[in-house]
Amino acid sequence: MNVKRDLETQVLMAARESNISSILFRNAISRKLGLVSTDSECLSLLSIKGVSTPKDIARFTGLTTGSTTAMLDRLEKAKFIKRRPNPADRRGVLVEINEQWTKTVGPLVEEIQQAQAELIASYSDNDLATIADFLIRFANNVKAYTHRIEESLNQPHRGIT
Amino acid sequence: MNVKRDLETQVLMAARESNISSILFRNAISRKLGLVSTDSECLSLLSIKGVSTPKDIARFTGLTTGSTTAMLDRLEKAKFIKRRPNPADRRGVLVEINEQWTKTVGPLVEEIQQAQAELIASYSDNDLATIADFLIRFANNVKAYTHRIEESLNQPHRGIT
DNA sequence: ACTTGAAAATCAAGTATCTTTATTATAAAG
DNA sequence: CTTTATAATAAAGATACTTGATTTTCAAGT
Repeated sequence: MNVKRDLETQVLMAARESNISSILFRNAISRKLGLVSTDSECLSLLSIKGVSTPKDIARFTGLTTGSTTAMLDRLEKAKFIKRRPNPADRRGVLVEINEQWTKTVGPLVEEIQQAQAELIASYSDNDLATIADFLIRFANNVKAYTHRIEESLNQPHRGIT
Repeated sequence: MNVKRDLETQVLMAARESNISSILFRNAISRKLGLVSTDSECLSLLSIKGVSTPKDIARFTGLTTGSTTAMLDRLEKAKFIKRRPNPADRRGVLVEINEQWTKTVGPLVEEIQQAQAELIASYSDNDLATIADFLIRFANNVKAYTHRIEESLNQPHRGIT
């Protein structure tokens, strides 16, 4: 029973470590490219989703819509993203990654992507299924509780400044 | 062979999803407490390491030492951290979490921590060992490549502004 | 001991980012 | 066809960040 609890603690710690190391990696890339952290969060989102809207980007980065506009102006000027009208809603725009971003960030991430692919390939099918299952459940928990916190955001705490 | 590649892709995607959902969670907490994202990165680090130095905090958050000083001033004024002299080096200070932070953030995270603990407890010992192993290796890869990028930070790209 | 060069934290000035509030245009509902 | 809500933007003000200089201390070398 103690062995079991040790294992549980190890998984918790490992999940934290993994999370922290991802933050450090993102920060390193950001400094390298002269981006602020919200910039790279935005670009991460777009890299995965392909296309998004300023509204969703604002939610993801935690920015107000005002600063999201400013951020998208920056990134568009740097040719990292493109804005185009949303055919389904003339109020809105769609934001997508521009080729320039791939060319810029590619050399910085291709090695680690290769390394992670090799790491994953070294596991058995059974193990991979277990790992994927765990990660998805873990993420789903996080999403559920994020939603709760956002819902309770109407009587906000005061800022610290 | 195709099944295997599907599984590999699933793990990659799941890892990304997990990472993204953690960012969203952190941003939600930050907005709730009126913190900027570097503040909560700093507090995360301190929650895990217990005690740290402004130098290490600067590296972790990607801030300059100058803005780290300002950030620590903010957090100290809010009673979320404490500074105390470093007995081993009179130039430096040690930074640690203050009780006030635990009391403030505790209610916001205890439910999800409970949920994650239950999720983890639902796996067999074998599975837990596999998951921990994977997460640690994954994180170690990220750390290694973060280090490389930081090393190459001497001929930096130009900022985008 | 005494210099020298480096390291840790801080400070002050300037710049950039973020929030707030208001505005424009469009959508959806009554 | 008014009313209310939503999406994005703009401008002004507040906040956070960077840069460069300063202070104190450390670690070697002489």
